Amino acid sequence: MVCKIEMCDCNVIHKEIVEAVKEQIPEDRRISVISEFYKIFSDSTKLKILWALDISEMCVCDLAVLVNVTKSAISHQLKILKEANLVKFRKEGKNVYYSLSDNCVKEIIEKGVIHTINNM
Amino acid sequence: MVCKIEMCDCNVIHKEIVEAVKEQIPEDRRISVISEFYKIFSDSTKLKILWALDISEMCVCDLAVLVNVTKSAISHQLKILKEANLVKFRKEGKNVYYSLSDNCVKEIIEKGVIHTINNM
DNA sequence: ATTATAGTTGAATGTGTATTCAATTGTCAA
DNA sequence: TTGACAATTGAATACACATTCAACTATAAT
Repeated sequence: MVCKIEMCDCNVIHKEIVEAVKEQIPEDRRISVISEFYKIFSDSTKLKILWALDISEMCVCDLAVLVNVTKSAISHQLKILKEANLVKFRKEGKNVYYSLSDNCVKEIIEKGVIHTINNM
Repeated sequence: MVCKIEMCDCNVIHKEIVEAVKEQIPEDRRISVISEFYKIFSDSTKLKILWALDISEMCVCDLAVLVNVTKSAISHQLKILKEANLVKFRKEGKNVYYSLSDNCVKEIIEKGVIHTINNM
């Protein structure tokens, strides 16, 4: 029997299994949210920034030197980390000091444990 | 004092902190390996494949219908998952049935726990 | 006020990669 | 042996995104 679903170039070999899996698998929206979350940690620069902040609060300039990219690059990445609520910051004079937003982030960095995955 | 490190457009604000972090932060190689690992889960298609296999063994055609992409696309992604040792397969006639390689992968998919991160 | 520096932002660029298409292999059935 | 179909593979394409550059804001010091 030929596949009924568009965009597909094949037959359904095991209709029952596909249907069963379709019912149990998380909805697309949730899978998207989770993959987006993993995406943040899939970039060396972001991961290095997070790991650095796990050790110490740092300003943009410090991070730029540490990671060896421009301040601009760091700033762009910090923006993404901010939007994901992974880092927080405080301003002091001309400097902006960044740090991890909470201990959940520490757990992810140090142990690879994403507790919040059940709420995504 | 101007930054001594190439590629950097800024001064070192807190030399002591940068030096201390540099000592404690994992080496670049390890950060690369970890980010590469996260990268696999940062793609909706791969994540959906893994989640499907967490529910049931499936062949390429089944997965193509489920995810709604070509068999070719699934096959390409399965190759990456194979190389990462996340899935295994068995051949039966014309079909190739894929499944998760072990329970560690189940833990990652279901609970977001990457036990192996300490060995990376 | 003026200068210097920290940080942010938007545009442009280059790279990486997911997907599709077309061609190929391998297996089964007629 | 021929036809049908599952799966793989490589090339081409399109898109996403990390980085840089340049321009700008803001703060501090002289």
